[in-house]
Amino acid sequence: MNDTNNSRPRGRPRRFDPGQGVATAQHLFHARGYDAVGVAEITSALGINPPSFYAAFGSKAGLYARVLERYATTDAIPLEDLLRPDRPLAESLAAVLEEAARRYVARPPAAGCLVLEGIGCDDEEARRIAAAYHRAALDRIRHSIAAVHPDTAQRLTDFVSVTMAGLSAEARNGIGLDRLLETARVAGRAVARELAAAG
Amino acid sequence: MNDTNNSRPRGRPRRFDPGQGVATAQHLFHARGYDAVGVAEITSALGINPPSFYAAFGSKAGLYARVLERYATTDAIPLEDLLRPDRPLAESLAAVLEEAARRYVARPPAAGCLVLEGIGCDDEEARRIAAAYHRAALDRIRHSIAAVHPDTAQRLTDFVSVTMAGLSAEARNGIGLDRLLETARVAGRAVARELAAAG
DNA sequence: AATTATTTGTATCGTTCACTACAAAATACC
DNA sequence: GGTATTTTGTAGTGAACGATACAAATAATT
Repeated sequence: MNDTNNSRPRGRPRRFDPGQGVATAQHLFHARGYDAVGVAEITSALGINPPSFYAAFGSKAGLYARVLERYATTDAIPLEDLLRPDRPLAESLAAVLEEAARRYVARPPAAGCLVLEGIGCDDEEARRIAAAYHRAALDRIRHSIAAVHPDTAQRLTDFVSVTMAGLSAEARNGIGLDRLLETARVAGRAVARELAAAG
Repeated sequence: MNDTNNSRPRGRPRRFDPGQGVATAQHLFHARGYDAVGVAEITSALGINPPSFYAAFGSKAGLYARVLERYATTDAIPLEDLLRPDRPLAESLAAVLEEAARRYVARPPAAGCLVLEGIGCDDEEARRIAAAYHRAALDRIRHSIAAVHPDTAQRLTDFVSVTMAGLSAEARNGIGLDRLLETARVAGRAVARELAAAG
């Protein structure tokens, strides 16, 4: 086991907190996207020099992996809480869509979903990392639907996925919470109707 | 008036067709995005050197403007044809969404909507150009809805806009025509139901 | 033939990109 | 005190970016 050791390590002590660096980088990446934020801007924001950056995070994509890890546990949509098995499915999915609308504009200028926007960036490694989180989230949604309506799980998951991707894009286009929420509710009613029609 | 003159201009003749260059650049931009395609790659694809490129198009963004102009008349969704005033609105909007699904995967690897993807790129000038086409398209859709249901025009336009943005993103994620079409139809039914509910 | 106008190819420009070589600094261990 | 270990700051790497300076080339005009 890792000894939760209070004794300091051997060499020269760090002058910055990598965890805080991940948080700062999260805001930068979320506000402007992976490609648009350079290492120079990050090191400047953290008050460190490039060697400290690479010693701590390995690479820009390595930092991005830690940023997404943090994002998944702090700002991403809490699917486990919203998709309870005892809850009516239509209600759960509507809650997911509304929560997306809220979170995508909750912390301006960090609009949209960090994962969904990361999928489309121009760096291959960053795309792979983001795509893994995307796949996991869709699997989670599809699993919840399939438990009740296995035959329409794929179709409804695709619709929810498209809606969330669209909400993220529109949030980044500056659309406000009220209009995003209206759209999420239209989509939520659509899900309910499809579920009812599927019997 | 411009004389449609057959006589050649004064200086050294061009060795390439700018119109063909716009077409080639359209495929490159559509397949990989504005940011990911460099001027060097374009000039290489056209078999020309940078000075010829800049003499013909002014700048990378200038070429992009001509690309979008071409795209709007050749590959974009023909809103004027689909949103006929004599057609039932629900049918028109469903047709727009289905047509989006089809076109967004019609010419791989040029997936998604060139305009919608351009809006999110990292170049300010290119974003502005793409956003103008986006605004025009949404105005056109909103106008058609408002003619019949002025009070729900904004809400439905937002829903259609989110759906199209999501379809474009998912098309770029590799989702195939069948699943995009299913999603488009779910969204189309949602539009019909909202229109019916609005009386 | 001389002049004017335009495009061409060659060879860059300066900037920004992610990333690193290297030695001094700062700590714990012996 | 001396050594080992780690991080630091300085100063850069090579590559890619969008965009150009410049003169030779090629045409119409005079």
